[in-house]
Amino acid sequence: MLKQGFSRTDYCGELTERDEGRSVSLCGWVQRTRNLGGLIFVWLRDKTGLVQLVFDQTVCGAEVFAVGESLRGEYVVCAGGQVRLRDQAAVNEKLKTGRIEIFVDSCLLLNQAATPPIYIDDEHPDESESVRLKYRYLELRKPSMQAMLATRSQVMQCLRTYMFTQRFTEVETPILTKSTPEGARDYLVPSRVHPGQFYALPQSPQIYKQLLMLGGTDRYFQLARCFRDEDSRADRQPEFTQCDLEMSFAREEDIQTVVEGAFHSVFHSVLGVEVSLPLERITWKQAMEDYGSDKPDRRFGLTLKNLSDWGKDCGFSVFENAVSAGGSVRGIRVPGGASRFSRKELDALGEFVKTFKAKGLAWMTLGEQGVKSPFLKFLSEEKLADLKARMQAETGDALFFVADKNAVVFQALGQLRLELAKRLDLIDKNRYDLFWVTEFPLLEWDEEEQRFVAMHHPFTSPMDEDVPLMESDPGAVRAKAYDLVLNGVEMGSGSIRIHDPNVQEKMFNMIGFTHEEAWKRFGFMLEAFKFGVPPHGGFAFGVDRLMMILTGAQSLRDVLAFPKASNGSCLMMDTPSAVQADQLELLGIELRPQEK
RNA sequence: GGCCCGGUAGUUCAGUUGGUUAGAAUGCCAGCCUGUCACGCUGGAGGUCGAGGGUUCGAGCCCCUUCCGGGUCGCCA
Repeated sequence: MLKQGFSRTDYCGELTERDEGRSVSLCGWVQRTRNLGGLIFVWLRDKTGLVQLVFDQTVCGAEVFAVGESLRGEYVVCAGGQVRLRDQAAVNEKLKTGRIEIFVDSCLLLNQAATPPIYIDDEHPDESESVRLKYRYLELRKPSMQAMLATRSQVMQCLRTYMFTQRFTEVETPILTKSTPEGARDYLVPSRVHPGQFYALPQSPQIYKQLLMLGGTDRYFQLARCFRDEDSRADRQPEFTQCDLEMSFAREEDIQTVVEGAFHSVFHSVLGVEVSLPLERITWKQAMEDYGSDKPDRRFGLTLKNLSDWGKDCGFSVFENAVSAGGSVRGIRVPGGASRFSRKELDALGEFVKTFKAKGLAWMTLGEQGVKSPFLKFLSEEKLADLKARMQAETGDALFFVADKNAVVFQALGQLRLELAKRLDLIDKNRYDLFWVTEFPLLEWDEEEQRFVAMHHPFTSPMDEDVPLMESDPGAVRAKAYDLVLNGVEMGSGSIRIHDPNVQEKMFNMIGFTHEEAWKRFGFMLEAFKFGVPPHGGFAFGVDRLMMILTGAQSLRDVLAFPKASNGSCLMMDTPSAVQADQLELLGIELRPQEK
């Protein structure tokens, strides 16, 4: 019944009127059949698209016609026949190959198929995630998925070509590596040869690439798989791909220039969009002041205004107390927003900011009938006028305020800004806003551990002029660190690394490592750094997040061939999974009995 | 670890105040049909209402527990 032996001359979606009269042989899956009794139409699909096969008994004979009658959705066939132009009335403009069709004269049934659990097309709405992930291999047959894979491949190709022209050497660094004490949780891999000891999967090739600079590689890059055992999000998967690079004898601007070029190249070849270079640079401080975020979405306004000067004696104790405690009062003005928000929506926005630790959201509407606000009664006429002036507020506007510690104010208003833009549909989806955020703080204070931690990583160099502050005011030290932001998404980050052993020692001290601890954990690196380190720095950006923006995807799952579910499991292979007892035995691992 | 949303036919969904035999579309199967292209017409099959327990004369619907999927806060140097 199933026949062996087939050949292919063409792909389905690539046939055109110019192929008229040719005898072709096509391989693919049956998309749909329309059996009219004595005449059967079959859409055949491969990765290039669809073409219509015609089974006409007077052309193909009874035997082939019988094969045509037996075809069902997703059957695998190799069909031979002649390309013919369709009659004018029979042209299907919706189909790329709709001006032609194949009059079948042979048809090999290569395989049958069970009825698929999902629709293999882009017309039906997407099935639920659980079905899609379980039958991912079927979903990949959808044209949109094949287009995604093709785009992804094109991006990788484009990056490789560009990096090669910039004299970078692609080096593969180990996947079995060493657990790092700070940062994300590692995936651990037990060693059979060393029972009780573990490798870790890399969170990034950071240390290797710095050692490559020591190794004289000068310019390294890698399309590197990275792993982090943390809870996932729509834009975070446990494993992901970074374009990772490092350069010797390079200053910040040298690295930024290379990275900008890479983005220019990808946008040019994938989207046909010309990114204008050099990219704009804003400081971290400015980003926080204006947008409350170190990865601001600048495609819309609603910038933050610092009202601390006004708030310190405004009459409203909530604001006054926040300022006197060292925090701030900041506000967002929504032009014309007075009539846009019902009381219910204002309450909902209040709940929204509370998820970001703000104690509440103070609002004010400047309607035609006058000013409304829960805290209006505390303000003098003079203070109200001053507030309006500082907010540049006009009749019809809505104003929102948060007063708290700076970190809370920035996060709450930064997130509120995004939420407001979403609700008011302010984001221009056709715009690509790509820019640098520079001069990140070197350290940030960890409330839980009551110590400074490296904001980027402990090898990040402080800015030369701030080195003296390392002892006097660590929190104020700026780093030679920079992030690339695209449409409010952190695409990647990089830095100039420390290559002065004294500064490195100071850095370890500041984040609470003793000399001994530092040597225990990074001894091999400190040792290596004795042997002539070139000044160096680098960058890494997420290929998956870039893909999300290039394709307009809402989730990282939509740009990966085989994504994980939100709890890190694979619904298709059903993993992670238990292993056999003898495997554990070999590794010297004993499992704690599971509580039931 | 917390919070929110969801789970009903292969799929996408509806299901009223707790009340007869749980519906629709699509898909699937069978029959008819020589120009369809979301083919059409006729007929048919298809359900552990995620699971377990409880309340009730009676539960898809109410309560408790739990599993699964999604989002999110924490977390993500």
